[in-house]
Amino acid sequence: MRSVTIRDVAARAGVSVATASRVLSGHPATSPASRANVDAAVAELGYRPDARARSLRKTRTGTIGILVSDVRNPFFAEIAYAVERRALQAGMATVVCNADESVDQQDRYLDLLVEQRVDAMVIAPQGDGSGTLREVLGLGIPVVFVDRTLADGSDGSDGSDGSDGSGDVSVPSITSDNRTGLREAVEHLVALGHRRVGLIAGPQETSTGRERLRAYREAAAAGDLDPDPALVAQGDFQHASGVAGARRLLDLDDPPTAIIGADSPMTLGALEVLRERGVRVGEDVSLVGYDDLAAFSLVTPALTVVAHDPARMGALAADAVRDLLAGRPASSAVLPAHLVVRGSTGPARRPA
Amino acid sequence: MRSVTIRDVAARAGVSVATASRVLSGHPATSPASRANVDAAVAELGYRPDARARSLRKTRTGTIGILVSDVRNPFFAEIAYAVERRALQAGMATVVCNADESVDQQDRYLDLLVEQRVDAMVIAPQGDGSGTLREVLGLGIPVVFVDRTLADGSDGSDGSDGSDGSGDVSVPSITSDNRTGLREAVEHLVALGHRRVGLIAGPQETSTGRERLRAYREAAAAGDLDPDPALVAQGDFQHASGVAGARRLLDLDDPPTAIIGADSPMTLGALEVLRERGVRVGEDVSLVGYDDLAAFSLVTPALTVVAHDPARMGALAADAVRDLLAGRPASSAVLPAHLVVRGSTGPARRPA
DNA sequence: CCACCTCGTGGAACCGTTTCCATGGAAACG
DNA sequence: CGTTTCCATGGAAACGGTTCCACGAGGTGG
Repeated sequence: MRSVTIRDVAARAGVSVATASRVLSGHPATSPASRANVDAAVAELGYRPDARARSLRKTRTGTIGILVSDVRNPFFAEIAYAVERRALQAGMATVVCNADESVDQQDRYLDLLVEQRVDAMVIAPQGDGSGTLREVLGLGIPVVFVDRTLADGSDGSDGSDGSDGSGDVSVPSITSDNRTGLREAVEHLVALGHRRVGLIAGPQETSTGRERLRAYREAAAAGDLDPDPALVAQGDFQHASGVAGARRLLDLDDPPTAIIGADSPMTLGALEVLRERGVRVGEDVSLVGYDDLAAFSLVTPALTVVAHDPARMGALAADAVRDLLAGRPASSAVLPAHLVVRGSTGPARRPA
Repeated sequence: MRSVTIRDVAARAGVSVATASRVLSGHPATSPASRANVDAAVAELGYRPDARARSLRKTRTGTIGILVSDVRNPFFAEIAYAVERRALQAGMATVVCNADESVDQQDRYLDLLVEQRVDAMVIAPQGDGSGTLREVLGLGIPVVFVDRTLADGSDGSDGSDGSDGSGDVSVPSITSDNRTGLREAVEHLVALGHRRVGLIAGPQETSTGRERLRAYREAAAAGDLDPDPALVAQGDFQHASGVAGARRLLDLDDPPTAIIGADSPMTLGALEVLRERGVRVGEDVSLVGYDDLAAFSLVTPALTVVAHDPARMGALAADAVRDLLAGRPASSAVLPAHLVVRGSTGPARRPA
C-alpha cells in the first residue's frame, strides 16, 4: 500500500508534477483548468502531501520545539499550551518535550529537536549552559528562553570564575520576577512575626531555583531572620522532594514557624506532610506556595502564594519566536510576580 | 551559514558518502580506519544528521503523535507524560497536540500528524468518527485510542441509526471503566439518602461523556432517584462549564442535594461556585469529583472522587503502539475505576 | 508585421539521507 | 597458483516534494 505522491496526482490530473505542485502550494501562475483538475485528483486519490519532503526542499519545517521540564506541572502545561496555541495561529506546529528536570534528558531532546530541524525552540533551560545546550545555541537556530535563563536575573556577583560562559550568546528570555515575589513573601512573614522561615528550594541548576533562593536569603537578612542554613531544604521542583523537604524542616530540633515552597508541586507535597502530621496550616505553621493554581484557592485555609502568569509567558515567548523568525529582534520581558495573601499565613506561634 | 551535510563529513574524512552513512548508522561493514576518520570529521564539523532526509529514505520517522483534548487537564497531562516517557525508552519521539475539545482543531492536528508521517498515533478522540478522523483511520497508520473511543463502551442500544459508521475499523483502545465508577458514585449517594443528584455532564461528542451520563441515568433509575432532566447540566469538560453547570443546578427551584462532576476541571469549577456561595460541601451539598488529583485530597473536606489511573493508561497505550509497530496485534484494555469516599459526601440534608 | 512581454507549462535539478549494486583487493581454499 | 568467498568501498538511484529555467502561445504597442 504505497502512499500516493504528487506524481500520482499529476498523472491523474493530466498535468506535470511542477504544475501540480504549484496548484497545491497556491502559486498564482496556474490556470483555472489545472486547478480544477488537480483539486479533483487530490480528492479522488486522497492525496496527503509529505511535510518532510516539502521541508527538505524549502528551508523551513513550520515546526517549533518547546522543551519544558515537566508537563505534569500545571505551570509548564499552561506555558506549553499557550505557546502551542499561539504558534498554531501562525500556522506552525509545536513539538512538546519533557526534560523531566534532568540535564541528560534535556540534552537528548535538544539533539532530537535539532535533528528534526525545527525552525525555532522555546526552552526552559537547566544546567550551566555547557554541553549540548551550548552547542545548540551556537547553531544559529532561533531560541527563546521561557521562565528560566542561564545567567541569573539582575546583578550577578555570584559568577563563579568571571568567564561565566553563558552570556556570550544572547538569547531573548521571557521570565518572571522571582526576586520580588519571594521578597514579598518573606516580608509578609516577617511582618507576621516569623523569625525562622523555612524554604524548600528549587534545584540550583536552574535560574529560578537560584534566584528564589538568593531572594530568600537577601530578604531574610534584611528582615533579620534566623540565618540558620538548616532552614533551607534542597528540592528539585518535583512533588517528592517537597514531601521530603517538609519532613526534614519539621523534624528540626527547632522547626520553622513558616515554610515557603519554591514551586507548586513541592508546595503540594509540603501541604500533604502538614496535613498528615495534623499541623494546622496558618496557625501552627504558615505556608506560602508558588504559582497560583486554581486548587490553591480551594484548600482550607486557602494558600498564600506568589502568583505569576504562565499563560502570558507562553504567549510572549511565542511572539518572540515569531519576531526572531521574521528577522526582527525579539524583546525579552520580565513579568511581574506578586504575593497573594490568603489564609495559610498567620501570626507566628511562639515556639513551644 | 549552510548547515553541514553528510557530504561535507565524507569529504573531510576522505571517504565516500556511502561509507560515511554506513559509519553513522552503525552498519557493520566498515573498517576501523573509516570509522575513526568519519567520527573525527563529525566532531570537527559539528555534523547533525537531518532526521527528515533520513526518514524520507527509510520508511519510518521514529515519531509518534499523541492527540489529547487539553494538556492543561492534569489527567491528560499525565497520559501524555506516560506515553512520551515510554516512547522515549523505545527511542521514539513524541509530538503532543491539543485538540482543545474542538473537533475542528482535532481535524487540523490529524492532518498535521499525517503530513508529518508519524509512525503511529495515540488519540483521545471526539466526534462521531466521521470526517477527517475516519479518513485517517482508513490510511493504515497504526492508531490507539486512549481514554475515549468512538463506539460506546458495553452494549449500545443507543446507536442512532443502525449504520453507526465507527465500528468498521478496529482500533485498539485503552480506556477506563466509566460505568462502574459513576454507578458506585450514585449508589453511594443513594445510600446517604440523596434523591436529587445533579450531574455536570461531559460533552456527548465523547464516549466518556456519553458513558458517564448513561451510567448516571441507569444508576439513578435503579436507585429510584428523581429523574428530573433539569438535574443534568451539559458541560464540555472544561473549567468554565463546571462553573456554569454548578450555578444552573444550584439555581433550580428545587436544587440537588448532591452534585457529581464528570471530570476534574468541571469539578474544580463547581467547587469554586459552592465556596463562593458559602455552601458547606459535604453538609449542605455533597460533591463527587472525577479523577483523583493530588489537590482533591487537600481541599477541606477532602473530595470523594471516582479514581482511575492515567499513568497506567498512557503506558499501556504506548505498549499497544509498540505492538502495532512490531506487527503484533495490540490488545485493548479497560482499566478499573472505583469510588474513593472522603469527606465531601455526607447524608442528604432535608430540603428546606 | 515584428519585437516584446506575460503567462501557463513541463523538464530537470536539488534538498540530505539510505541502500542497491558493482568493483577491486585480500584472504581462504582447493 | 588459480579460483572462490568475503568485505570494505564508491557511484548512483531512490525518497517526495519545490523551484529554476526554457519554451511556446497569445496579447500588446510601435
